[in-house]
Amino acid sequence: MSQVRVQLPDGSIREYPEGSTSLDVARSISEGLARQVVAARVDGSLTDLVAPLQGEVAVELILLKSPEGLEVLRHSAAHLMAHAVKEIYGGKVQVTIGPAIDTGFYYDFYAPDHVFTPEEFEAIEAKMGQLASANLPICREELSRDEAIDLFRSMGELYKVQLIEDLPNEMVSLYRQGDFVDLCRGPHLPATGMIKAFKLTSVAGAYWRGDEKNAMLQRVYATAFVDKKELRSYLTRLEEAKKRDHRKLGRELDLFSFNDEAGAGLVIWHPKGAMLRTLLEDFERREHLRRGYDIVQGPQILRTDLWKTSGHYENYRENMYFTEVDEQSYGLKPMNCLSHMLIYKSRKRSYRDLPLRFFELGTVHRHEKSGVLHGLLRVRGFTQDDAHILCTPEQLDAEIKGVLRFVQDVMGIFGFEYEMEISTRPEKSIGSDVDWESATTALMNALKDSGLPFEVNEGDGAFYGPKIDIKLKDALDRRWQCATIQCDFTLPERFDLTYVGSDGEKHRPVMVHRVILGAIERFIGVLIEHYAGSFPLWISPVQAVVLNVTDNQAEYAEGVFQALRDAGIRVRLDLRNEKLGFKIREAQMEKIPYMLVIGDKEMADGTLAPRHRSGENLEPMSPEAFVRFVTDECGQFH
RNA sequence: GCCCACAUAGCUCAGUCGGUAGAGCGCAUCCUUGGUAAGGAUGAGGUCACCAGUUCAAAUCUGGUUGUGGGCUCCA
Repeated sequence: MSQVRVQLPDGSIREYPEGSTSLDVARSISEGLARQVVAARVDGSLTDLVAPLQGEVAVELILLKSPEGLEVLRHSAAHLMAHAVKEIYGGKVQVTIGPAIDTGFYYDFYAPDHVFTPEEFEAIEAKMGQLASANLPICREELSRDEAIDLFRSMGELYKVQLIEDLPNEMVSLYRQGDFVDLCRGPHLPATGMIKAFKLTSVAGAYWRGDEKNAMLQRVYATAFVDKKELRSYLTRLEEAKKRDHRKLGRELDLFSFNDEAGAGLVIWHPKGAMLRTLLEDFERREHLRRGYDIVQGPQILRTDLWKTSGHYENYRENMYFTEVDEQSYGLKPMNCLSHMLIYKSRKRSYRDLPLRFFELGTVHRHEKSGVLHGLLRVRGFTQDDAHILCTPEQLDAEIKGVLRFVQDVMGIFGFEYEMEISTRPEKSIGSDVDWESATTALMNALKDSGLPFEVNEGDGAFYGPKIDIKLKDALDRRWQCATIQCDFTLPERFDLTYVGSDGEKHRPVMVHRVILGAIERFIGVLIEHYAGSFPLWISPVQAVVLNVTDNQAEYAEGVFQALRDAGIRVRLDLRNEKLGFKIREAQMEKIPYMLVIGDKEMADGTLAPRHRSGENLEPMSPEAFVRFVTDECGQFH
């Protein structure tokens, strides 16, 4: 009788009778193990536990608790949700796709005659619960394409038919649980009973196949965990994260606001927010000057003809604001490059002048689609820490490495973790193969040199050149692009930028477009969430507040306040007729780093008693000593 | 731009069946001079986002506009 030879991850080899499954393998090791496995990786690919093994195979059991196990669980939970929805609404809805995602799963339904609302979540969850406790076996079936198409067509599931029609395979797999059957690659849990903790979270629109020309489907988001405890802890974490939301903190800390009458996506900076911005901008200017950049500045509007030269009018007009004065059309700048091109062209350049690094804290306006606006993270008017580097092709490599180091330095200062991606040549693009090749190589080399992991997005570059994007996460783990390094072959060409080489001939410079923080607005949004509003001392809009215990010390406290302010500390004075505890509470809620308490004792000693927002009390010290203390804590960034 | 939901006092939110509004916090005034996260009293705040419509009557129902939230598409 033939046998199946199974190699386990530890290298051991076991033999099983023909027709054995991964579940049998698990059982042969221990019953406890068998209860925890959800799928198996057979010769490298994920399969169901109950799939028969053949010949000689490597088997790795996937535990429910592993990341892949959770993915299988969520994928099966997506089927369970679709099953429940079909049970409740029947022919009114068609199923489409339902994958697992980082935070759970979703399922897209086509239901032109029904609108899903959060009110019916409970009913769907209840039905899911019923189907789960029925512990229906989840069975895989294989059908030929034609059979599968006939099957789904007979069920009225036309989206599934479309999916199959676009599959290259001869055979497709289906998963059946009770009366519900879904086209799916798998793998899935052996039975619905393993799905114990799930919750529907939201509904949203989503285009079929992610294309806005297609029908709008209804996407129901949900999440699932191995048990109720983990689900609860996830929901609690979510609540906690919402407290860090920069929109909430922005209001509570009185940093910025938006105003209906002013217009959507336009930030209004209040004193403390504007101070925070200013501190970041000062920091940026210092860091750029240190690295050999020149600070430049261009106008907010430039004649429309120039936007035609640059190609923006052709490719970016939809996003631009225009205005007409004296029969002359102007475009409000959506990018800063134009002035920088003009500065380059303002005189003849030699290879000895290069590289030129033009830096501008440039405020730009872009008419973003109304639906994408999001607090500070996606706005219509914002300031970029923008620079354009113009260099010879030979210098490109070193310049990109310099920028990447710059990014790493700055992210390190703020303690950000980040993800990096490189995007290569898209189908629709301009420029020669040689240019793309060398620029992509330069970016790739810089990334490799940095020693940090990165992902490659094939074909996702800009039409004018390849790029590196650096993404930061917000409180809810959504990723936002901040820094970006882009090579550009278009503009030097369009503006006919040249330099005289050592050979006396004209050459075309290479251009790198880059931002470090990205947009100050977005960066501050992420920064607020990163620090939960408790900014480090050097960028705290208010670093300290002087609090008197009674009116008795008012005059002395005012003197201390003046002395600190003269020394450059961002300090406030609170002489209100309130109890100390009350004033401390307010300062605490404002997340002011230091509260400087002044009572009779301090007045007598000529000191102040600092209390950190952490609750820690420092030894009383003189105002001069406190100034030194603050300067010291701010380190190089005061 | 598209889908769904939402918009009531400065903030967070109640407001039942259509009968022109409430709370807590904050704010103001007074009392209180109190040493590390809320002392007390009194009071003032609202064209219920805006514009139409239905109705004897609209915060409430309908339509539109603006804005917000969650997504999709796009992007710093």
